[in-house]
Amino acid sequence: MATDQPSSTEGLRRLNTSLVLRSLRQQGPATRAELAKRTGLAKATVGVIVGGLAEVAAVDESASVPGGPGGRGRPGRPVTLTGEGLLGLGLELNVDYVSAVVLDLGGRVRVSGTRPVTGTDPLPVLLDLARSVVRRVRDGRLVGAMVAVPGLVRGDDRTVAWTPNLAAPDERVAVGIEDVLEGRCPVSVGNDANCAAYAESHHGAAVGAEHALYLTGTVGIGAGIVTDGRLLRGAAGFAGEVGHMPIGDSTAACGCGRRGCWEASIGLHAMLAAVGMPELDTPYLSAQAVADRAEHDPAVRAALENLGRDVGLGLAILTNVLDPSLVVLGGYFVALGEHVLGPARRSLDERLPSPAQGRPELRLSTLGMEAAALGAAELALEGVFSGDVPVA
Amino acid sequence: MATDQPSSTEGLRRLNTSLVLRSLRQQGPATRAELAKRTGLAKATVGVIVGGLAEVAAVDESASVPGGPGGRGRPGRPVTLTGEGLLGLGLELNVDYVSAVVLDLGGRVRVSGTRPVTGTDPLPVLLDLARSVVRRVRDGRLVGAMVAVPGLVRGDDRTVAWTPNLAAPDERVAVGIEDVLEGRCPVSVGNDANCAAYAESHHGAAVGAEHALYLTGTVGIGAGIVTDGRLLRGAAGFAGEVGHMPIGDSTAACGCGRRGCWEASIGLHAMLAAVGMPELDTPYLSAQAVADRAEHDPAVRAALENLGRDVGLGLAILTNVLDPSLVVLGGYFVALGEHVLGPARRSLDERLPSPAQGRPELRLSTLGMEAAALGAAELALEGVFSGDVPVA
DNA sequence: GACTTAAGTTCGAGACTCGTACTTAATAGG
DNA sequence: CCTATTAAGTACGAGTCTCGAACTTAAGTC
Repeated sequence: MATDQPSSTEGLRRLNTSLVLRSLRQQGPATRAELAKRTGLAKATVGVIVGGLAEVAAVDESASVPGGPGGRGRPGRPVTLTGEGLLGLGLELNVDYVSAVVLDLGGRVRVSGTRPVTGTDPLPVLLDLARSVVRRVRDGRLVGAMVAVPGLVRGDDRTVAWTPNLAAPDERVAVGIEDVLEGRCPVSVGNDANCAAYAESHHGAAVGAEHALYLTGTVGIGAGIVTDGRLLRGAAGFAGEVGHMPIGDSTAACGCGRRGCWEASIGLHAMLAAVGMPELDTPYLSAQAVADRAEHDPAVRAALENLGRDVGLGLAILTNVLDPSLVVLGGYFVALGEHVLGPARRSLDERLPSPAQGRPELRLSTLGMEAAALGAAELALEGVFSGDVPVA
Repeated sequence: MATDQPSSTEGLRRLNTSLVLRSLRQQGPATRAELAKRTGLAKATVGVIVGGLAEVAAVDESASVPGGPGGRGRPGRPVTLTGEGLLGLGLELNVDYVSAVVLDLGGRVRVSGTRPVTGTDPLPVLLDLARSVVRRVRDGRLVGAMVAVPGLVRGDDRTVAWTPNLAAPDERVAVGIEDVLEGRCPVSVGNDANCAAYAESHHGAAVGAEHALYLTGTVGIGAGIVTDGRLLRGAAGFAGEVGHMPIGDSTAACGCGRRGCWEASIGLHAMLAAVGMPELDTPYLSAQAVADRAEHDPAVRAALENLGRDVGLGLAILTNVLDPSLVVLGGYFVALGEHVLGPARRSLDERLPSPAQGRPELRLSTLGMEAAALGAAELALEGVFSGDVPVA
């Protein structure tokens, strides 16, 4: 909960309600008595809180289950977090596609959709998609909306400071979505890598990791950093912009005009140049073709080995700084799979700061195109789980 | 406040009390009416809270000041955070010295002391210093104690996982201090760079910066990272171990057995080797001699220029990842001053990720040897300001 | 000296949590 | 089949907290 504002007894209730909600999400359904034990709250309090949650259709009460654990005594009625009544809208604005996801508090995707964008300005397409998606959610209250954008977003969670490949400056995106939603809920804007990282830590390969690092690779390289279960934002909201760190081949020319950027070693274009293959429609398709070729072509395998080493080198630096327990690779790296994971693990092992520190686990992303939109939706719901947004 | 435990109405009071305390610390003394406006609490509530704080000698009420701002009306009696009744003990265990600082809630150092250690095991010296320091604080309640250690400390804030130059494994340090304090308050252990970073952000060059990076240089290189006003710890508590990141001269041999570690480019020994000067009693003295020589010797200046560039290169990487608004250089860098700051600023400028991001400000540490102990003391008091520790 | 203004306090209403006592719904055993 | 036992859930009263309104207090102003 925001700690820099006054709390009344209602704030107290919000805080304890969020405690119950988090317990239901992280540890699964439970009876009131179990919830009381898990949260430390009194049985009576839990009863009242669950009652309130049931009223807004956030939880569901199944029938009692006789013959449960223990057997004797009155059986409890398990409370499940269905979250049907509380919804978060997540959107992604990208160069070649837009996505939308409506997520309920229980973590189920209620509606989702993706549309390709070719040539034209993607923002109108996103607005149209948002309109149609919102229309399809009749029941339930929208508690928040968030738009993931490939670029730098200021600390106000609203103003876009810089998008290399997208004309969506300032508050245009936020205002556009606010317009579509007609004030039904607050709208914020976030970096796409951050959103995807949040998605991984709640629905993907990093579930349960409080300290995770997400690295995405397309033409550019971006990272999303989760520490203590929260996104690391930085002073201006620009943390995780790792693409132009001087890592890897110090002579490689980068699109930014400098040399030695990590992106110039492990970005999509660098990878394709190294294996001598053309760029296809999407980064993933391009990488898949490379992976196919690698099966028979030792030269391609050697090039990917080099790539993986440079990935590992950068991850070693990030690991030294951030000490994550888990690193998730997304973007085109997913298609290359073990071709890049193996060498990355090895070069990472060589560069751990001390014998005491174990290597963070390396995994591939399991979420597809809609990762960023999914994470944005989860972030839109975050206020409920943190106790900042009243549930009723 | 810890958000994963139940809150009763007393917890609510703790939370609002901490809100008042933080307002007094950050925005200075104020009347009850002003405090009510600043915190958003009701006048009546502030009155009760201030009363409680006065009872434990945390705040002081000056006489009313007639003719204040506005002039008309009953003048308010300003409440000042003196914090005399609530104390934090900070200790530093190092290879060649130990320090102790007793800090009150108002941020004043009440007692402090440093003792050199030569050859022998420093832990007994620290315990003895702690004993004598604690004896000198008769009035006031010790709310916490923290020991800064040059090494890796686990996430439990207690177990030392690895100290390269110090035989103080496991829980020996914590148990020793607990013994001295006879259970008067909880004891925790922390990394020295983290503690120093916290000291800078509360008493030194980084006051007011919510996102700051502290880089210390002696024989080893370590960083302390403050994001959102909190220390970044990482999964195992090892975040900020930046000394062995592959940065700078990739051929330089490091004490760890590898090549290319940042430490091998900008650690004390690398610096001394580059200028061809001997190591003196302390890192600071060694560096001061180098700085003196640089005044007349262009070759030394050129070597320091190189050093500064490598410092900036690493800071660029850290800036890309963390986006701090401020970087503080500590350790031996302080003695070199502008010799290293200038080139560091320039190489940092060349490596910012995007035109939108400004360069973080670079400053020298203003705290001396006792930085780590001071930060440890501040951390020992943190629970009061966060509302986790009851004030009464 | 009466009036105005603003700080600080008092007091009752309302919200919340908690422990205890009570009710309810199951199993175990005779 | 009936009673005892066990545990879940609820009702209720006590205690704590915040809040707004009314009140008191201490200054300046006319």
